[in-house]
Formats: sequence, C-alpha cells, structure tokens
Amino acid sequence: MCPEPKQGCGCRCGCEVRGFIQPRLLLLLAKKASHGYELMEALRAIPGAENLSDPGMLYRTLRQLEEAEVVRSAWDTGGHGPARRIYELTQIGREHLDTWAAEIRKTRTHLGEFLAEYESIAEHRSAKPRKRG
Amino acid sequence: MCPEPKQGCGCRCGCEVRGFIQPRLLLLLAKKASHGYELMEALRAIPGAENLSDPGMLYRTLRQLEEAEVVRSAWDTGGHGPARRIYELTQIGREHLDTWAAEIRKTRTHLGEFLAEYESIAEHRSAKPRKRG
DNA sequence: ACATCTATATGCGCCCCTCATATATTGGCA
DNA sequence: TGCCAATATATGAGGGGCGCATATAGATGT
Repeated sequence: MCPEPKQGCGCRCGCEVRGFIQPRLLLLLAKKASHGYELMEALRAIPGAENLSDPGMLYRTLRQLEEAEVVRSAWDTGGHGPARRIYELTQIGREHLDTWAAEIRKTRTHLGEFLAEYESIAEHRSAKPRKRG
Repeated sequence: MCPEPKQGCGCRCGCEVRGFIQPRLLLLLAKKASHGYELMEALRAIPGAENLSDPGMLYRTLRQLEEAEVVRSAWDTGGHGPARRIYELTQIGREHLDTWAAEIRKTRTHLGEFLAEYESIAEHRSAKPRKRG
C-alpha cells in the first residue's frame, strides 16, 4: 500500500484485522490448553497469522486476556525445559470466541461486498482504455 | 470483545480492518471524483463502513493520500456552499486500489479459514455438554 | 565452559483511530 | 436584520495496537 515502502513510510502496508491475535488465541485454546511459546509456534504455522507470532504482543495479550478472565493459567514445572505457564479458556472465553466469530463473519461479508464492487469497476475499467493519471 | 464495554476499557471491541478507510476512499473515487464531505456521507451509507466516516480521520487520510500522490485535488468554488476540494484518483491510486483488492481477497480467505475451523469446534462443542468454566 | 534452544517478560516508539474543537460560507426562517 | 442549521474543511489531544529490540533464566548438547 505504501507508495515508497523502502523509504520507511511507517505504515503497515497490508489488510490486517485489528486485535486478530485475540480470536486466534481463543480458537487455539478452545482446541487445546497450551502455553505461550507453543501458541507462538502455532500462529507461525497458520497461513495469514505468521505476523501475529511476535512474543511481545503474544505474552502481553495473554496477560490481558487473563486479567479479563477470558483465560486462566497455571505454572507447569513438570516439563523438560523452563517452567511454562499453561493457559486454558474459561466459560467467558468460550463466549468471547463466539462473539468474535460473529463479528468476523460480518467483516468477511463486508470484505466480500467491497470486492464485488471493486470487480465490477475493474471489469468496466479493463473494457476500455484508461485515461492518463 | 471487551469484558466490560460499559466501563470504558478503551479497546475497539470489534473485528475491523486496519487502514480500511484507504481502500474505501479509493474505490469511491474510482467510481467518481468527489470531495471530503460527500465521501464522508457515502461512507456513512455503506453497511460496515459507517464508523469510517469520522471527518478527522477522513480529511487527514485524504491529505496523506495526496502527499503520496495516490489522489490529486483541486478547489471547486463554483458550488452553492463553501469551497470544496475535489479529489480524483491518479494512476498510482488505481494501482494501489488493485493492490488493496488483492490483499483484501487474501484476508477474506483467511477469515473464511478461521471461521471454518471455529465452526468445526463449535459443532463438536454443542454435540456434548460443556465442562464448567 | 559455552552456545543454543526453550520460555516468559518488559520497554520504546510509531501509527491508527476516536473524540473534541475551530473556522468559514451559504441558506432558511422569524 | 439576527440567528441557527447545514455544508465544508481542518487541527489537537489522547489511547491502544503493534513491531522491534532487549532482558532473564533454565535445560540441553558438545
């Protein structure tokens, strides 16, 4: 999106959903209780979620979610490496995930409507020569 | 998404695409050259884009887009009200819109994949009684 | 002894966005 | 004539999301 990405305009240059790390984490935790590092690697493996795997953002989000009682954590010292903080969803968390899913469904619809309108214009544009710009 | 939206947690509580006002404006301008106030009302009329119609964000974005040579403007003093700044897309702007559309298509796909996975879990969840949370 | 991997955590700074505010022109109405 | 509303553009303050760098520390391998 940046006119000159290499000149460091600072913008994000992409179409990303704000706060999307939250539903990603909730969905992962809905499948299986897990700890931060594992969630980080899971995000890294999901197409379209790679950039959500930043540890800074990740651990801060997990803390926020716990503060909001969306997740619950407990230390696990039984593993092989350093101690891990195991997170699991609460009932509130499951409800949050449902809410997120509804919002995401709406957003997806709106993106579809945008694309439909774009395509009708692009089609029209390719049908005749462009004016200079 | 906020645990306590009424207590003013400050978060956005929704699934919104970052910087989405940009492609919205580009698409509107691709259809017809226009000025800020008209674009604002157009956004207000689009389902899912109502919250993009803030004048502060709008005029600042238009200035940024002009700075980046994505749009071009000229004063129109012939109308009935105060002078209007008429914006139109440049060639760079049309290319930006194409790039945005490609990104949006990707994001839409990723949202779809998220929802598919969510639904398989929600289905599984509703098939048997939930554990306490 | 030392590097590497695993694992969690904090600090800095930019940018997007919301909300409030300022200003000028035009038109309607009493 | 005086006043308010609508039209139209623009700036300022403040907060949160996010990217990037950095710190810490236990466990493992050589």
